[in-house]
Amino acid sequence: MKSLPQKWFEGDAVTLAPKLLGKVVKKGSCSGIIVETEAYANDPASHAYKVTKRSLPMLETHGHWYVYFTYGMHWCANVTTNKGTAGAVLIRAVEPVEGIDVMKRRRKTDAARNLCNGPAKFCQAFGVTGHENVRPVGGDFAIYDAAEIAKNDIATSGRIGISQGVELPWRFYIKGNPFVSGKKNASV
DNA sequence: TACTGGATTCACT
DNA sequence: GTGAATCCAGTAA
Repeated sequence: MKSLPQKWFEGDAVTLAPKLLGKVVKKGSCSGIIVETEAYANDPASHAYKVTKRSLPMLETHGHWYVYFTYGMHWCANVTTNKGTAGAVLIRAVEPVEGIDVMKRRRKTDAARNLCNGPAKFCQAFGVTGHENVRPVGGDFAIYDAAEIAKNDIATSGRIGISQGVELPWRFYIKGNPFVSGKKNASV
């Protein structure tokens, strides 16, 4: 099973944000389907708007993880895009598929819908910290095409596309404006 | 060196 | 709905 290649992330963040929906993010024993993304490019609210030492990976790489610490207690994970132009796609929420017990332990909750329905919650549930910053997407922390993972792992266990009782909005964001892209509990 | 604000979350009312 | 928690990066002096 191969993760999405670096080349896959060559496009701009706005284009890649909706394409990441439905992809499977996997780290260690945990995996989940990406259900919310947010594209950050030339947006004043974005670290990409004004490149600093911290946000330099967004300019210099694509297909790398950009993990930053915010509000004194939370980590947020982005995938860098479009090398040469600062941009990234924030993983806002995923639908847990594998390793749910581990996620529950990390999140200190049994409420399945609260495991990964926020960017910082996703990081906590998957054990993502600054250690993953500027790491290439792949290896132990990778993104897979859902169809490909279905052929190998998930489909055999019958878990792909099953919400595990988690109801999450199926949507993506561009520069902070939500766009409904799917039909699962679509609400803005 | 000191200060300010933040791509959030959660408990409490 | 509101406010506290919390600490790092960026910026100004």
